[in-house]
Amino acid sequence: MAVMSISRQHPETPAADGDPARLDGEPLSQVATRYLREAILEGRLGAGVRIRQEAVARELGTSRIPVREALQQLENEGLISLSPRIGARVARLDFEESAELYRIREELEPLAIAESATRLTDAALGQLRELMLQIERSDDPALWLLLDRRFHLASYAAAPMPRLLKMIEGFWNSTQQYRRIYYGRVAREREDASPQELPMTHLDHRLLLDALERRDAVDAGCVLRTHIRRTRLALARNQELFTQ
Amino acid sequence: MAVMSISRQHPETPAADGDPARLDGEPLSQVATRYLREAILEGRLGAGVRIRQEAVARELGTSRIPVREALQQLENEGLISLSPRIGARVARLDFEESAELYRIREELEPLAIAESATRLTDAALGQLRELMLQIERSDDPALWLLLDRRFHLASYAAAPMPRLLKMIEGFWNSTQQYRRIYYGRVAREREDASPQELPMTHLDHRLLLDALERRDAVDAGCVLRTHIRRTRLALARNQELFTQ
DNA sequence: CTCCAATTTCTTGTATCCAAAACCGGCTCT
DNA sequence: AGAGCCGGTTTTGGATACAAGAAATTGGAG
Repeated sequence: MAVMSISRQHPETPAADGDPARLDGEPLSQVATRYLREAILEGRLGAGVRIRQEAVARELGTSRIPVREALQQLENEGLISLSPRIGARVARLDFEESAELYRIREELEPLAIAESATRLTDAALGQLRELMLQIERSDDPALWLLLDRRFHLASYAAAPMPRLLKMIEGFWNSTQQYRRIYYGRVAREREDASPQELPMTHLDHRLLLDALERRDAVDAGCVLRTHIRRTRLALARNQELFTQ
Repeated sequence: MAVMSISRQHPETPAADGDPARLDGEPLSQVATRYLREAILEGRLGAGVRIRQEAVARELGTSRIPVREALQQLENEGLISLSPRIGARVARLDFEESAELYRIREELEPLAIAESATRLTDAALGQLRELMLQIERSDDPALWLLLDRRFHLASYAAAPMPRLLKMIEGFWNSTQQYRRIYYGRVAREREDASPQELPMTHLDHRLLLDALERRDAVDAGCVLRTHIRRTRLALARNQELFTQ
């Protein structure tokens, strides 16, 4: 209790912390949201971990109010699960929920890429190609994860459907932790056991980029749908990822 | 300012208000969320209307804190738009945003009904048929709106995809105000001008129910996709709904 | 009369404080 | 010995208080 007094931090606290980038007059709740979201996406907060309001507030040097709003925001994004009077935990997807997300993505991402395909600038296509090559070269699973995400999201970015793009980003965020685990394992096994998983993905990327460079919306949609479905089925073959 | 002291309500306030159903230990923020959501869906709060935290708090006899959480929740649902330091307004969709929602629905609702079609019980089918007949008989646009919504959501309900169903309900909520305006006008014009709009919808419903009774997932999906697309195109022909 | 600006008012964002529910430990009773 | 109960502790939900930013209004100048 006496410790409480330590937490008394005044608003102007410019305290040397590199935590979040707090720009101009941005509400602290948004700072807290970004802070927690990044912690979850980077895996610093693993699935199921409890998040205490006061602990986060202390880390950020704020009161619990902005933290509470951040938690609610993240619950809406599907990154944490929040039970009244119990508390917040990093969301843990079971296999069915995960499969459902992939099934939804299978419908929405082809739409996004189809709408994007005809609108991508040559510059954007160049960046996509560059990203694809980097992905093929990368062998660090964390880097791979980051680049793959960037590649796909960039391929949708020209679609004039902001709400759709937000939803898709949310899906990627929700499943990020599992992709991390999965590709971490794939990378570990690559030398000996399953050498076809990643190359298959690389092939899909090439087909996708080819369709995009031809501005072929239909083809891009089909390739992407297959790509996502393949991933979903791979997930089904690795259900033990969820049983932990 | 002196008035402020009046608003001083203690937590136990059993004040006689029928506002929201506040059950057991439910957080007030959820009560506030339901309260505002209903107000918006029923049209008591029209598009663009500003929502003041303190006003809502006073109506509910709470502080602003639960109201703020409700506002954030409703923003995630797309029912209000919330700008930092400015305030909250009931969301106003322009034509493009609305078309985007319909385009997304065109992908997701066929999925939902396909997954639902093979799982609907005979009892559920009976209720659907009853709903359909009520819809055809109803001439009050408000009732029509309610029943149509119930019919479609009920047709998806058997799909084992809770997240998808929540998203779909959110889309219906987001566009509810515009449907209200649109069908209100259609009803007014029915006697003289455009007598084909509603019967077309009734026909779609019959085709849909037929497919469902045959448990034909593919057919149901196709019919539904066409139904939604038709609605989207009707929307495009009535863009002036948004220019107000 | 209109337009700009300074002040006033209002509203939001956040800190602090309080009550009550959930958790945790030991204790008792069977 | 194990299960249930009871008190202290922790943690959340909510209220109130206050500071800072936006909006509104009034006063003045052109």
